[in-house]
Amino acid sequence: MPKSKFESIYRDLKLKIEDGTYEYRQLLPSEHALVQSYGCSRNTVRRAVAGLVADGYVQTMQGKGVRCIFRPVEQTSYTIGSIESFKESSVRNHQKGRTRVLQFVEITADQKVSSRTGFAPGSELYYIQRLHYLDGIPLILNHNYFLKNAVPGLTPEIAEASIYEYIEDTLHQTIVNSKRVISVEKITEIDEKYLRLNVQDYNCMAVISSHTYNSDGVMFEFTQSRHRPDYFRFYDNALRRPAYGSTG
Amino acid sequence: MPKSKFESIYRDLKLKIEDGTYEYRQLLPSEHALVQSYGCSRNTVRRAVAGLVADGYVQTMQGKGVRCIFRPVEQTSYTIGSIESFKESSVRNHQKGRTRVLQFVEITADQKVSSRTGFAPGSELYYIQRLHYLDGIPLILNHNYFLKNAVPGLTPEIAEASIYEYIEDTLHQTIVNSKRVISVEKITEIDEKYLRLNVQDYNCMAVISSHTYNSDGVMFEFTQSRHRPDYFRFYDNALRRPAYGSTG
DNA sequence: GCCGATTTGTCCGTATGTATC
DNA sequence: CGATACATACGGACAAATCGG
Repeated sequence: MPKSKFESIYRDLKLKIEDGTYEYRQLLPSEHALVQSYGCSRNTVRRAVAGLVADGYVQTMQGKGVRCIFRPVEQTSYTIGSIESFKESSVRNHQKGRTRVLQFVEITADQKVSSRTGFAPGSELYYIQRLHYLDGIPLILNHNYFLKNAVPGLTPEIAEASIYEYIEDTLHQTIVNSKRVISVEKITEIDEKYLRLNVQDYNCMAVISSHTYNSDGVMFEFTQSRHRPDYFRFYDNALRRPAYGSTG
Repeated sequence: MPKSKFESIYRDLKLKIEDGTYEYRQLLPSEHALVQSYGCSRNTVRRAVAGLVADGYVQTMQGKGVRCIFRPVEQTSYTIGSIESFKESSVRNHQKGRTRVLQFVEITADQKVSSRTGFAPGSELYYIQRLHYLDGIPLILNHNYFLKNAVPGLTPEIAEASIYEYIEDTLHQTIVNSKRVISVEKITEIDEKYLRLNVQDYNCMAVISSHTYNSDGVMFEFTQSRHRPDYFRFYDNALRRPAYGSTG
């Protein structure tokens, strides 16, 4: 239920690309044609298309048109090893994972925690350790730090279900953005213990560290997400000249 | 030299955020005020701001304003270990790296290469192996595959300088976007040989695999970029509700 | 090479909706 | 409630790139 017109057009076009209505390397209808068929203004069509560009679904070419560059997963899996397809298929089949809460404590940020998380010293925090399973296999070990007064009333039960659902549906807080850093780190004893990796196999983990902000502009979460390297995969689409500004 | 108005406004605002004119958590002037000071329309200001949102520099809040959430590197380096700062500083000080070409051959894609790169079997390709140094330390080992007829006249000399400069400045080809996958892979003999890593230290590499498209909609490059894990860092900003479309 | 038709890119002004204060 | 601020949408104008005749 998209409230905005441009978003419903965006979704409609996205579906048509995914189901093959527009094939790889084929041109989409011109903006003018889309304006006609959707009964909206040109700006609205252009916003929808800009979203597809950001997703790496299409590319726009001045004077030519909009070309589809989306390839279905089967055709895009060249780089994927034998194990990855297992996880991919699990996700596709909606085999949602289980979450096990290993630790749930309330702490006050000391200097060490502060410098690790970016929260000011003295901040009241929840510190949560969670293990995420997919199809019974422990894949991700999360270390969460939540600002207590931004996420009041957190419990281990909520942590086992979904903290984000709680924040958005119960607290009606809006999560805005998340600055992430991906790195590779040496495996720790905790990793070994819970992920049951043999050291001789992999001696490191894929780590995503993220700082997340809510709509009050408050950095309310720091999370370090440690992934089993053999199951880890992070997708990204980089634009040389981003659609709306941002010429990085 | 931005040709477009929104881009010059975007850059100006970005600089003001980076130099501290607008501080962390401070509100930027309202759109109306920016319209006045830049002498442009509201749409133009909004495009500039949308770029900053995508960069994770600001967040917009309906009814409230636009808040700066940018923190200078010194304050954002919590997650950064002792070694990383070394590389960061090297990059900041423009200590550009050297590139050594290990291999430069012309090949025809067989079934194996095809399934690895995504190029059609029979494609004429350049295969290039390059080692990138920073401050004398070999950090990245690249395996490049370029479509020969999209990047004609490539030489080892160009590969040692900059292939992208050649493509853009000499061939006048426009690079549009790049679909990337980040993963962690076991270290290979080649990695060990050139990056001089001790196996007992790290037995894996951070790998960025990318498919790059030009403005003809042709996937003209596949690159596997293998990074020394202890120096690898990948930054990203994820939006919960992307600025212009893209509700992924 | 030129010209005109088509297509995307930039920019403007305006109107209305919605959230905040 | 009104004032302010951002969000969505429309319509129009002109520029720039492409392509065909």
